[in-house]
Amino acid sequence: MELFLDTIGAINDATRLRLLHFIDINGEVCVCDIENSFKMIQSRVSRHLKILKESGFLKVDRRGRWAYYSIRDPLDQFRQSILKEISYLDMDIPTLKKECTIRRG
Amino acid sequence: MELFLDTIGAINDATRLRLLHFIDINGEVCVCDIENSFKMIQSRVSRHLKILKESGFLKVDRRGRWAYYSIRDPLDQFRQSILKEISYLDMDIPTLKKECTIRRG
DNA sequence: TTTATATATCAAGATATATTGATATATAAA
DNA sequence: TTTATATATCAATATATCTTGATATATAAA
Repeated sequence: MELFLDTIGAINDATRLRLLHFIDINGEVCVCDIENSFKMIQSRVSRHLKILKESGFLKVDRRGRWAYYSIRDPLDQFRQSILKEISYLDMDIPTLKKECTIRRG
Repeated sequence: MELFLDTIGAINDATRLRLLHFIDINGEVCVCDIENSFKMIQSRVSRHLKILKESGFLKVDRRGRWAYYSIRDPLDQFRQSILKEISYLDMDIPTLKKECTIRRG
């Protein structure tokens, strides 16, 4: 029940729907990529990613000073069906901008 | 996007999850059945049912002085998958009590 | 080491949602 | 008609969530 409400609560927010779909489309991205692409302040991005992670949609991989977020894999049927439903929505999703100060491979 | 958030918002509440599952199990019930079964005040029940109706989960059939709520049929795949997921949850669901003042068939 | 970058978290204010009690409306029984 | 029942809705309060700006921590470059 609590985990279910965490899962539902995580997608009950327009910002997080956009972030989730953005990551679904682009694969692994770091927090500063999202900051730049969405033009959102860092604390806001970080908080939303945390909620998406703790509700089972995302995983993090910390490499160097960056935290790379991507869709958790494997993903259970229910969350998959949610991602599919989100993909049908008419949302304004920015293109990925890789403008973090120092270039990476 | 708005309809999706309405749908998600509707199930982002423990009370509505219980009501929805209760109706899923028992079929058509009226507001006073729910009041009696859940021991909740009428305005609260009525408000939650409205939210579940407007988000596409329930339909109402008004007969006489009663409003009978039931799962909307046909129900799309996504809402069906949500109902299925809710059915797996460990929730405290009361038994249906038909104690409205005047008996019906 | 010092400094800058990347990220996380906290506290405060703003916004949204839930609960209650009161009131309105409609139907049916007396 | 009058009265009671069933339901819906409103206004006030309580509670939860979001956003921002400030601060903390960790890594890496200078």
